[in-house]
Formats: sequence, C-alpha cells, structure tokens
Amino acid sequence: MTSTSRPSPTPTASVDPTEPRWLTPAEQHLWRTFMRMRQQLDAQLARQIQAESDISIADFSVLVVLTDVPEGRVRVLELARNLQWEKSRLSHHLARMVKRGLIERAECTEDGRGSFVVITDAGRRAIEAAAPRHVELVRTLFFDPLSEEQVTQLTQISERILGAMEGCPEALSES
Amino acid sequence: MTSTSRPSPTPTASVDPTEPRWLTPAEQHLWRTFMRMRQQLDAQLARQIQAESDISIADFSVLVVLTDVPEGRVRVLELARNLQWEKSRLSHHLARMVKRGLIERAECTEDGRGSFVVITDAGRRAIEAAAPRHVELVRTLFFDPLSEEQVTQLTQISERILGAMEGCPEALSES
DNA sequence: CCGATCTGGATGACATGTCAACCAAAGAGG
DNA sequence: CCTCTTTGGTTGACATGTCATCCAGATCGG
Repeated sequence: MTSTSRPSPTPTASVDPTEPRWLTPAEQHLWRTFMRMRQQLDAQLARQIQAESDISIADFSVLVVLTDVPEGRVRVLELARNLQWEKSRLSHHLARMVKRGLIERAECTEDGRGSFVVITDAGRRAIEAAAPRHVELVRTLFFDPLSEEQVTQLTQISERILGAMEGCPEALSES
Repeated sequence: MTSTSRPSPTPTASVDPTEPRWLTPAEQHLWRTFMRMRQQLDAQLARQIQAESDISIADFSVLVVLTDVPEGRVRVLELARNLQWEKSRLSHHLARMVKRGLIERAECTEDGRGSFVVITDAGRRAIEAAAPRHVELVRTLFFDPLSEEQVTQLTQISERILGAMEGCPEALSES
C-alpha cells in the first residue's frame, strides 16, 4: 500500500539526479509496516468507538477539545487549528453534530463573522461514556506493547518527522 | 485530537479496577504527537499525489499492487487482503478506477464468482508518472529526518504494535 | 443428486471528506 | 468615509468510505 518500490529494472548504484532515490528493501519494509500499523490502529479505534457508543471518532476528537476548554466553548477556527482539520471539513462536521445535539452554536459578539461552538449536556454525557473504553484500547493497542524505552524513542521520532513537515514546501493545510 | 486525558479531578494513585488507566502526561504527549504526525504525513502525501498527477493516493496503492504482480493481474480478494481494505470499499473503488480507465476486469475461469483486476496501459503510465515524486516525498518527510538508528527503532516499534493487534479481541477488518 | 451453507463480490443508502466558490464582517490605506 | 483586501465561516458538488444486504457460484453432508 502507498508503496514506493522501484517499478523497473535496477540501476543499483545510480547517481543520476533525475532518478528518484528509491527505497531500499529495509526502508520499504519499514514503510509498509508503518503504514499498515497506523491504518490498523486507526481502524480499530474507529470501529470500537463507533460500535460501543453513539459517537464517531471524529465527534470524539471535537468533544475532547471542547471539554478541555473553559466553559466548553471555542471559536470555530481555533478548533480547526487544534484539530488540524480543514475549515470546510470542520464546518460540515459541526453541522452534523449540531443536528445530533452534541454541540450548539453561540454568537460571537466580539467578531460579527465568527461563531462559537459549545458542548451540550448530551455531548458531555456522550464523551464521558466513550472515553474510558477508548483510553483502554489506546493503551492495549499502542502503549502496552511498547517498552518504556520505545515510548521515549517513538516520542523523539514523531517529533522529528513532525518538525520536518512544519517547514515543508508542500502547503500544510491552510491554518 | 482523539485524546485521552483524564476528564475529571485526579485520584492520582488509584488502583480502582473500574477506573480506566488514564494516560500520563508523557504518554499523552506521545499520543498527540504521534497522531498529529501521521495525520500530517498522510495529508501531505495525499495532497501531493493528487495535485501532481491524475490519480489519488488510493488509486496509487491499488496500482502498486498490480505492478508488483505477474501480468498485472490479481483476484479482487487477494487485492483486498494485500491492501487491508474492506471488500466493499475495494469494490466501489475498483468500479471508479474502471470508469477512469486505470484498470479493467477480467473473467475468472477457475472460479465463476470471482473476477480479476488487470492494470491497463493508462494505469501503468499513471503510476509510473506519479511514483518518482511520491517516493521523493516519502523520503523527504519520513526517512530523511530520521537517523539510521531511529529507522531501526521505528521498525521494531511498528512491528510490535502491529503484532499486538493481530491477536486482538476487536475484530480486524474481515479478511 | 440436493438442499444447506460458505465465499467472492456487487450494490444502495448513507456518513464523511475535499475542493472551489461564495459571502459578510473586519481591517487597512488613502 | 470609501474602496480594497483579508479573514472567518458556510455552501454545494462531488469523491470517498462504511454498513447491511443481496446474489450467484462453490462446497459440503448426506
């Protein structure tokens, strides 16, 4: 999946700058394993939360931010930045969540264009119901298999990659 | 996002088995960083391939498998297993790819129900056009920031987590 | 050979995400 | 003030993913 093997015969030690730097077998293996791992992880977390509660994992993420914040009340763009979602995705999603009664809108008096998102009681109940099993699964699938050392390593690795992306030519989602 | 902080006051050293094992601040930090990292990574790869070629990253993944296989020809379920996609997702996606001329169907004589998927010339051209820049970006974003040691570490980590999921109570996508 | 069941796969309804275009309020700059 | 640009946010069309259901061909037990 999303793979990157050399599709053609093999000019093994090429220094041709027009020839892309194909992945070595070891790199290839990491890339595939990594992708498969994160994909399974996502899928399991999504499936579990969907199956055992009334909300999706996307709802969950939104609600998490809202419970983390004073009065359960945030500006939409603040939310978008926090979640790193495109604003249009967020807009659509918030509309659906309003329809389901998980959140409400509130007018923003300081800025006539803006609007606030507020968590409702139903929303609070929903996330409180979903959270414990979710954390448990995160632990089981992600933390339990790792040693303390590996946790440290993975932290550094993630920070490295993330850091590298922040200064990348490719536009980050418009923030 | 998809967070797991303790939503309430703090019974720090609780051994209550009904109380979920909330994440420590360090774990929390890793979890958030990791999720953000993989999300950015995905987004960038998807955006780039979409912008610079005629295919999506999903198309790309499918085509990769097809170019990896004799005669560019695979059974649908084989493809599903390889990609770890649900069969219905795959079915829909293949239909779209046929419509775009990237692949074709071929009858399966050994098994009357089954069908083969075959890559077309257009499909081959499409992936060959997309691959070099894609690998290059994978390198830039993922491998270049890491030391050799970290590559080794991440390989082990990914294998660990993936391994743990294979024997998990939660159903893996029906394979 | 025959029904019961399993398997490979397609389908429809629906949830979700993306892109581009739009809109109104807020800040410039003159 | 009065345009011009920016910003915060929504919208519609469309691509994609999920779930449940369906269906025909294969297999299995007699």
